[in-house]
Amino acid sequence: MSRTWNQYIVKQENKALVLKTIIEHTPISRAKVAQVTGLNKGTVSSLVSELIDEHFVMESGPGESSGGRRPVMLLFNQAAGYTIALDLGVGYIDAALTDLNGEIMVKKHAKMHERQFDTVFEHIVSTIHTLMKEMKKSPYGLVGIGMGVPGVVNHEGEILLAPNLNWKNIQLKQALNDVFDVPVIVENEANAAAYGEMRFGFKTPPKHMLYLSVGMGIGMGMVLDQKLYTGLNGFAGEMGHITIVKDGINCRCGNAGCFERYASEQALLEQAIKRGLVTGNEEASVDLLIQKATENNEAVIALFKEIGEYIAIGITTMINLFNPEQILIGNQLSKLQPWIKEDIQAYVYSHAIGFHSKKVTVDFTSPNHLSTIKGMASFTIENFLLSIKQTEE
Amino acid sequence: MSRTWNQYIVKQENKALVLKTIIEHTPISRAKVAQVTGLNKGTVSSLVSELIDEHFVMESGPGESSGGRRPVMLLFNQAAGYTIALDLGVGYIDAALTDLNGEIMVKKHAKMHERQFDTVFEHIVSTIHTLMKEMKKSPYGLVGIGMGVPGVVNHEGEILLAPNLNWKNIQLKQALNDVFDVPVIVENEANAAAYGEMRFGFKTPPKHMLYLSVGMGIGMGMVLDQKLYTGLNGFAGEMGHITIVKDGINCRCGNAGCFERYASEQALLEQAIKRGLVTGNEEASVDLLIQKATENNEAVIALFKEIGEYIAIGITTMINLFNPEQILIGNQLSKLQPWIKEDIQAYVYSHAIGFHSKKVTVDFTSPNHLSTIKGMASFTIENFLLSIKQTEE
DNA sequence: TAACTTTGTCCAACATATAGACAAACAAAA
DNA sequence: TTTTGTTTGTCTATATGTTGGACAAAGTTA
Repeated sequence: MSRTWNQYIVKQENKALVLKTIIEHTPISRAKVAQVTGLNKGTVSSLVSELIDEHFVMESGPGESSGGRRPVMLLFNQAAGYTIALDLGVGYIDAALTDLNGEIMVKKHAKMHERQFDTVFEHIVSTIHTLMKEMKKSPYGLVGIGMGVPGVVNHEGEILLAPNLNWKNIQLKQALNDVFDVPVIVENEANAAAYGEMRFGFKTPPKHMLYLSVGMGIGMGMVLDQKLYTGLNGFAGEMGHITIVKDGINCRCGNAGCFERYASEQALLEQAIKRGLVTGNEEASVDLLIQKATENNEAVIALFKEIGEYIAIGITTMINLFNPEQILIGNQLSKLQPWIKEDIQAYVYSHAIGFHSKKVTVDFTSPNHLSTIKGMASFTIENFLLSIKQTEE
Repeated sequence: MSRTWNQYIVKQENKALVLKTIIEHTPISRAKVAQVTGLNKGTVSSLVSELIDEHFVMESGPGESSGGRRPVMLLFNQAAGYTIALDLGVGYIDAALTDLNGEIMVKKHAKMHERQFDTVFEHIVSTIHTLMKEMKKSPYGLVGIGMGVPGVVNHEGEILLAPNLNWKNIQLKQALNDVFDVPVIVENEANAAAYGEMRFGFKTPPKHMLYLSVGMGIGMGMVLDQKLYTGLNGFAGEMGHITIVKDGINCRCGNAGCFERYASEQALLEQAIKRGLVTGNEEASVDLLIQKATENNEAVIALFKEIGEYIAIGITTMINLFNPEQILIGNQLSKLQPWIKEDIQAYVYSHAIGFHSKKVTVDFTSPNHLSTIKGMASFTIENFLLSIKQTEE
């Protein structure tokens, strides 16, 4: 049975439209909402009063008059509920309690070198419990938990493979749902970051955006038409394993010449060691190399530029395939920005097909942007608002 | 002003749903439509009677009884209007008159070695006029013209670059609109073929499908969520110019190591000549080489397999990036299928990330499938039905 | 102070989907 | 044949929700 259209649906859609308008323009008057949406004033009034009853909207005293009766300003009640979003990284766990606007209320950061799933899971659960205690009384309470992970996640929230954690076939969503009775969303870290940046990183969100996560491995999050694209099973964006050098270096994936064998954090560190840029008693790390580069270590800077060129090749491929509006480079290697940004932009400019006619921007975003956290919060919030709409039908 | 929802919209949407159901299930009774859509029988009755008034639907005598009153069968009136779809190839022009179901009524094929735009355009116009004369009297007449071209087309129907025709910045849509007073759609050939195959090539259309057009150049049509994806400006799918061999053969695009320098018809012919597989008085062509391969010419077969391996690398990239349900290889080099299909499938199977968990099928489609024509017809028909809906609002 | 503006509510009019009754047309069992 | 039950499609009453306009309240401006 397909979706039919009747009065109930019309009402739910209009109500969602009104709420969306209030969220985007908060604070705003009923009259303005009617003007912006094109709905009749009366319709807006009645829908708003329902939204107030449901605690999604609040009235906040009178606003400025524009030559007539002063408007009653409406606010989105971002405190009507909370989400908990987590970013499970390699070596750390970030977590945050957010309101319904995705604004971070409380933040937690923990180093985590243990990789055994049971141990990590225990830590996750206790972190969530801690954050839950920080919630103030609210009409809807915790509306969802979102979790970004560095691995391949299917549409059922199962982690099929997380090479850098050494995890395989972990039913993470199921495990969390066994403990917490709220909707749980598990998504790939790059996908979440892509969405988070699209939603919160721009004045006007780009139509098509690609986020290249260059960490230990390389992943790509694709936001096409402002919606996350994940492919048939959820595995889209395996950018790290496209071939850019035929018959190149072998990759553990079974392929050879994979992008991430040349452009990732791992590739960077391997090369640094191989070239003797790290002395015996130093531990190879991005930060260490950056320090050396800052001290004008020519060899390190040259290595950065080499890695940068490979990244540029990947970016060019992305542009040629997707004709996006925006490309964002994130995760660890975005820290190399000062040494590679100009070169990458120059390379892309001269190598992408018909670049001049395209209006693509290539930028960097820093790891402390919390893109993944924000993206996961967005997913849970949108999922919650959608579920409200549907249960009312 | 955003889109609001009211009774008019509800009615138009439901009417569209009823029409879609009739098109997909033709012949079908009103009762069945109600059952399939979930709409009330009365609602279906009144909408159907409007559709009949508008000549989109016809009644065709009584159907088989299933133990009660015999149903009145409804047919989609595919003869309510016509479209003309063209496939502008390198060296030929295909054209067809189709009904509103996209079924081809009249077909024209013409060799065309002249590349001067004015000459080609004249030929196009006269072909369209010829086909228009074949139309029978119908309520809506010609509802649109669709044209697939081997080049980069923007959203305004302008051909920015068609290297194999040596065209640049041609306002094709505008030129056609100056002559014909119907909606004109111009689209890249691979995009059209992708859509055409998705719509007509499967029992159940795949959710995400990629069509790799391997001709003189290489283009990719992307149908994601059963909708054509063309990127910000319409330039998405420039698969021919992604780098698969770093510092490889130079390409006229300014890049080096481009996919189409290794896997296209052009690459094939160049190599054949270079290796002396074509004698002085023969003209190098795909068909000639196929003939030699059929005669068990080992060197030619080896060349085919080499080209096949490069194609496989490209396909693997596509799978890793998009996690599609279906991949289709089309255009000239699909003729190499007998020599390369198995190798490609084996390569993809062993090189694509987590292949086993993915349900992707890699197939070939022959050039005489008229995929491009059918895709362009689909575009014009859908555009027409949409415009009807909107003008009624 | 009077006249005009803006805001938000209320109410009648209208459009359209739904449920259910009903008649027509048929098949199968008695 | 007759009867019974089923399926189809139409019709009517009802419910719902939007629209447009009237109107009061609360401002501003001349």
